[in-house]
Amino acid sequence: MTKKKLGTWRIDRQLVEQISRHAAFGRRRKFKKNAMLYEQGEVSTRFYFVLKGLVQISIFRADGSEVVLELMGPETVCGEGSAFDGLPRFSSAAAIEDTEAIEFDTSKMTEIFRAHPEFATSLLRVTSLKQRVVAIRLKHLASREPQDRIMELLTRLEEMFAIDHPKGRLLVTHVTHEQIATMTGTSRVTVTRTLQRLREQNRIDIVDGHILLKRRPCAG
Amino acid sequence: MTKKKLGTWRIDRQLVEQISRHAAFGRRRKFKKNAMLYEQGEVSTRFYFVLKGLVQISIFRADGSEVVLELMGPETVCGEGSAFDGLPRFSSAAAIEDTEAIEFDTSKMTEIFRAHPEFATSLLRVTSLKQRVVAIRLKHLASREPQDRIMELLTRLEEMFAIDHPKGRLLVTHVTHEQIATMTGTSRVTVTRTLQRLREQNRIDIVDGHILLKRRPCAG
DNA sequence: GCCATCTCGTATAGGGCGATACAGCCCGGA
DNA sequence: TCCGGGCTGTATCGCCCTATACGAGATGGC
Repeated sequence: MTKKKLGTWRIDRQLVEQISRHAAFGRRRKFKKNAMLYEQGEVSTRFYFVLKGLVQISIFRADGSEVVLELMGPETVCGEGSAFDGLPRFSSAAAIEDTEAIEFDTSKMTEIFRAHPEFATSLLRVTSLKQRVVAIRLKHLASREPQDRIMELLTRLEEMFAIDHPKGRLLVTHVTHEQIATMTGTSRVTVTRTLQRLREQNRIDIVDGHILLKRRPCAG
Repeated sequence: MTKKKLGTWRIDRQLVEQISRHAAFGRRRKFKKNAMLYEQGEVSTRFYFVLKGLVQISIFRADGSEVVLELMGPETVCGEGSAFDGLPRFSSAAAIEDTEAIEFDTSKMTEIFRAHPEFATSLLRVTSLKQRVVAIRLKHLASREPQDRIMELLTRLEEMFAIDHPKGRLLVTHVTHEQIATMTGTSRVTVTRTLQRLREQNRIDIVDGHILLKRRPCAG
């Protein structure tokens, strides 16, 4: 089975089209694998609409440890936060595959909004969706229980990249326990143990090395 | 010393003025103490600019437990997330004091943006600032250590509501250990112990019942 | 002044997580 | 075919957090 790398994000088709329609206000750029789109700490008015590739958004802590916030795939927007509020970037964005994106600049945005107010509405929808996803993550990360944190990640991955399966939904992404650990702030051993426990609770299963989220009893 | 209740949020003066200038596009509303501005799950296109009072934003988990996201005081915006993306509210907002706010409706917003594109830019700045604050909270909540979680909250409160003091910065807000516990996802006992430990580490002090964040050695 | 309530400090017991270590497994390369 | 590296499953141990309980001090209403 393929081990395709996928993002942790997606926005709906209609919104993608609305943004694509205004692509002329930005310029197309290419980033080689491992190149940085932007780095934590710098001040910039630029943001990106990813067309192709994969971008890892992470925050580095004072002690050097890295928290991976998201993996942004095609048809997602990143960097708009610091581009609009004018403060230093709070996260870094690295292309972990060869990537193409449209680069927008907020400095002339107000004038563009005058002629294209629907573009402003679209961007507000994007930032609002991000707010929602992050808030929901907060809800789960507020719990110290590894099980909550891990299930949150799995559910998020399911919404993005799962296919139907007779017993539930199968994650087509391949994630190692190590990766789950760094994304949930727990240890690798705990991830292994927790997945084991979830299997005993009949909430997940492992099929062909991939995680299967079983249909919950309440949902049928 | 007064035990004034204050929010966990503030936006800069310039941005406040820009939003106030467009107050005519909304309508003034009053909420009694304990009234709800909006409730988790409902679909609505309304959002609020708080003028007076205090609003508690929280998410309720499936098991009924509550995660307090923020306390929004005067001159803050809330509810714009779900108002713009059109999906059900992911959080509830309750007035915990008698509150006055301007209620905006996003349904006619695009037309307003055409004549007032700077209003769109202002709103984008607000949502961007929120994204920043939440992302930074995520960075700390990703850690399971209570000390990280609690220091994050204190630092956030400091930025918002601290005054200078010969030994560092004094929080004028009064927060109980219980409140810190629910906002950081730990237990009340752990908060007490952790604050004790921070005092031993000479990072904080208690002055007159208020928390004093000591100047870090690296900063002078 | 008196009592109810809230908050803070502290103690105990129990459990689960982190660190560490090691064995089995799969897979790719020589 | 053999070897090496990455991933997963376990085991042990120590530590710290949670739940629970109780007392002291502050606060506020009557």
